[in-house]
Amino acid sequence: MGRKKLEIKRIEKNSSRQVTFCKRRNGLIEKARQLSVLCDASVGLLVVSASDKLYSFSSGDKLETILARYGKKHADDLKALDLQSKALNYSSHHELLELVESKLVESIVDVGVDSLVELEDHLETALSVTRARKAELMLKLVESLKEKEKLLTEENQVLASQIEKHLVGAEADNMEMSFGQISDINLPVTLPLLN
Amino acid sequence: MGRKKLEIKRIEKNSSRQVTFCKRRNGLIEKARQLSVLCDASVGLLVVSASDKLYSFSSGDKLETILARYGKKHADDLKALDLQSKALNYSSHHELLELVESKLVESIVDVGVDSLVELEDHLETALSVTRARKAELMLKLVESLKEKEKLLTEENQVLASQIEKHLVGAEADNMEMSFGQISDINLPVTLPLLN
DNA sequence: AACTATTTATAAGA
DNA sequence: TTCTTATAAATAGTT
Repeated sequence: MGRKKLEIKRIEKNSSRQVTFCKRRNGLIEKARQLSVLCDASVGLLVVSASDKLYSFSSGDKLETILARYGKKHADDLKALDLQSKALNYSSHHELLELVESKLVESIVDVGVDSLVELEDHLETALSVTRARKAELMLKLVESLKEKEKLLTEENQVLASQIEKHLVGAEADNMEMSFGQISDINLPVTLPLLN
Repeated sequence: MGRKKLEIKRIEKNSSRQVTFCKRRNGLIEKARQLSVLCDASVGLLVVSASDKLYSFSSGDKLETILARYGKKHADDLKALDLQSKALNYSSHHELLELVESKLVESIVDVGVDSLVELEDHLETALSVTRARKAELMLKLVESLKEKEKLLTEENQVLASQIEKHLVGAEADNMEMSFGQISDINLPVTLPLLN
């Protein structure tokens, strides 16, 4: 909108950037207000200019209420999931991280103690979930790795034992072994593995 | 903008309200993004739908800038961690998590905005580091797993080929194979593996 | 999800 | 800044 199409990248000219900031900030706040009214939504908006001036919009106390409820609900969900449970999945993890980010933004607007206590809960949950998730992934991968190792090692032992039986049978029949591969057959049961 | 001018008041029709919410929410988030990019501003936006779904935008990288302006003592700690550095190791990760935890406790005592901004940055760093660390661990484990698989599979093939050579040699000498293990020798080169 | 007639936002200029 | 105005963008209603 405007006389020319404007590329979305930092406006270099200082005065233009300032004018555009003023116009678009007002526009953004107005749009936020409209959205909250038209669609009965809670909207919180924070804008900090390059010169550190703060502008904000909030659709009233509803935001706090709904976010608190939203946060509580998800915190409970997470507890229900139980960190020790195998049901912990990425999407819940991801949702929590987004929630925590949201709570951080909210906390700048509303610096009440209650809000901070709640925030702390979320952060602690986020950290626990993250750690648990990491540990879980590591365990699963290690388990899978060990399982595959075990199977392959078993297979190797079966193959090695077949070769041994074959050789013993041949020797019992007094066979001459002139293939020249005997030494090759004397492989260690398992090759050295990387760790 | 649209076929008709829309009064700014709650849209009564349920479906229309939902559609408008979706459209305008996307528009608002895009506008927020544009403002942050065009004018080098920090923008945080939170939208909660009437049905309690949360949507948000945050111009992440700008928080660092604000932090620097606020001249925080922990800014140096964070810079030292340096997310973009390849030197990211577990101990720094662990230290960061502890730092975040200590900041959490501190935040209850000291409820200033500065402290929260700092906390936000710490947490974001922690989350990024955690994600990066998780990805890193997964990659390493998968690589190690694949390497081990490869070695064991190669070993199996060597063993299987030894058996084959052995059998061919015996048949060439017109040997009677009465060990009763021949069928056992006809193992697949690789056993089925778990995934 | 697309489309498109309109309204709205806004870039540049004064 | 603020106003104006040409033009770009968003979107309301429709399909």
